[in-house]
Amino acid sequence: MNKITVKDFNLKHTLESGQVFRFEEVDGYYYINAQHKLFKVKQLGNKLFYDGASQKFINSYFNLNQDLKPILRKIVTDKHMHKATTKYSGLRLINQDPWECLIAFLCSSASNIPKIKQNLDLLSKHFGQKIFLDHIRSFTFPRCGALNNLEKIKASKTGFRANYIHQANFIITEEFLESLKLLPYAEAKEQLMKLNGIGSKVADCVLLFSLGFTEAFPVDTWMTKAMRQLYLPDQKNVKEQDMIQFAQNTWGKNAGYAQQYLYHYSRMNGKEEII
DNA sequence: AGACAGGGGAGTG
DNA sequence: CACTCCCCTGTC
Repeated sequence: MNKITVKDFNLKHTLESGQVFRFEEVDGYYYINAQHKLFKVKQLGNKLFYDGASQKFINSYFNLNQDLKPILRKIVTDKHMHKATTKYSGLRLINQDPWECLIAFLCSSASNIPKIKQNLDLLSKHFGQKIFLDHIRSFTFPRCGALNNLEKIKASKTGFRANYIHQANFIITEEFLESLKLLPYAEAKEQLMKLNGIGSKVADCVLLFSLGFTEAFPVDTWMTKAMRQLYLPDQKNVKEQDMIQFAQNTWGKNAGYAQQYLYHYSRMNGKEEII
């Protein structure tokens, strides 16, 4: 078993904060499906045990080489952010594969986490390749271009999102996604939103979780509730753009990190996990 | 059992 | 802008 020492990292908070979907907990390990790998990770204190991937991959995937302290200093602007970052200390943004991330969040519209996970697992079963680790069997996520059968996409229970996925598969290339990294945030977002099924929220998820745009601030119904309650209580009919503006004015390039903590904090609020 | 909302977006007017 | 529908699933 491989082992590394980590700092300012909490595996559980990182995985369970809604940024990734294809993982499951078995025998104390998280088995994670990502980037054509099936690997497992377990955290004990500041030690991370892993298998099925290289150390280089683990470091890159969990963003472990980035110093979290300066980011936290910038996003703790009030008592709410203080609470969220204290309670979920060690939560990091994961570096996802852009293509996998885009399909995942195309599936996410008007849906929920268990169903998104089901969609991704079925798509992998229909289009991916078999993969093993220990006694766990799984399928890799299909590469860009491989989602070439509308009926199978529909059979993956994707509903009205099937056409979006099918179109994206033929329009998008790896090169296109990589090229977005070089653009300013607003232009990259504009490019993504030209695609069917990708609006402001989904675009921001892809930008934040897979393309390195840490200023992206995805606003879903949870974030709307949280922002209205915590920051914009007196304004009625607060628009998505208002919330994005507020976030980027307040937290700048770290708005995405603020979002991830706030999102997890507000979603966990009231339904604390039983330890 | 049947209605309804659930981590949006597109198409209308 | 405001409104409706899109498909599927779990829940009440």
